[in-house]
Amino acid sequence: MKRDSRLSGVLHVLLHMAEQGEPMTSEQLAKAMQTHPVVIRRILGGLRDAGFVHSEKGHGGGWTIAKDLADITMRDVYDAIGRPSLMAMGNRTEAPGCLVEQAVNAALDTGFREAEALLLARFGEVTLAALAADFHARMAARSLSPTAQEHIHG
Amino acid sequence: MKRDSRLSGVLHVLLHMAEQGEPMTSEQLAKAMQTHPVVIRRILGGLRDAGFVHSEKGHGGGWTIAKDLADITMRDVYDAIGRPSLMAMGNRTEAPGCLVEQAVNAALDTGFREAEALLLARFGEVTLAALAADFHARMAARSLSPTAQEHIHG
DNA sequence: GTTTCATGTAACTTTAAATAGTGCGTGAAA
DNA sequence: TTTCACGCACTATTTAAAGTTACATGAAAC
Repeated sequence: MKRDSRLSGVLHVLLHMAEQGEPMTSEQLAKAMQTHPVVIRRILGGLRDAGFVHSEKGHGGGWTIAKDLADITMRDVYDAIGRPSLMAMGNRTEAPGCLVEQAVNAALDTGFREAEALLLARFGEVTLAALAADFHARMAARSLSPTAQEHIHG
Repeated sequence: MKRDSRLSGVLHVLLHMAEQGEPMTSEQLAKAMQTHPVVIRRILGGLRDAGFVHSEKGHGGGWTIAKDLADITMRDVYDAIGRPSLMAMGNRTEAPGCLVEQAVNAALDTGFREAEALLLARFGEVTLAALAADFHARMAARSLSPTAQEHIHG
């Protein structure tokens, strides 16, 4: 399957915005993420509607964080991008008439629901502030290391 | 993403084989699952290599279960088909140089690993015998119901 | 006010992975 | 020796994500 990387991508973008402090354009963010500006606008669209980011048109415009990083969890972000399916596997047929398949689906669904619930709970425990703190810790570790590199993207 | 239904499919096939008692050809199984015989051979190939089913060529040939249903778990079946990825979401980039992305990936991976572990543990708890029992319970329930239908596949 | 910059959005195209299908080879039973 | 059924390599189709193009809207600069 082709794995969905929108959540990973949007978290990445949000942290870069937070680091910057001032408005960043879709083009700047796209360059940082090695993707297309329209892709950025698309994935940030849901975040804007949810009130997590703000966008401004025209000169000096761009994207800014609209909330404190400590008040945004990965779960919030996941919800804002439309709750894409988390499980790579599904049932062959939904609502099958075959009783064998119903039994199989029931067993699989039970496991999938539990795993999803666990994952969402974990997402709810991690704020963007925590991610930013982790990033800063990595920065500090890298600058201390003898093989420290100057660039942030590579 | 296109969700993988091989596990669902192979479990379905195995239970039908178990119900039948005698060898079933790929064509019969394909008809029951509304798919192509080659697809059946493909998904059963791993199960044969793992020793869970046996295949016989020529007249009277076909597929049979090679172990007691109580000795095969959904986890076994999952392993036998090659442990396809369970999570629909992944990281934008593996081994990124960007420290922001490293922080994001680390947080996401932690959640994914926990969810996968839970799911696999649940799979390990469910035997094919349990699935067959569930199927028989559904059969009984249907035959008692006023809107009982004769067909098994629909 | 008009030019420039930047987002908003609706298409369309490309790409990756699952699934479906074809053809031919092999081996066993009738 | 014919028929049946699996084994396997290869190709085709399908689906959803990701990338791209095109154009409209609105705000700041001049």
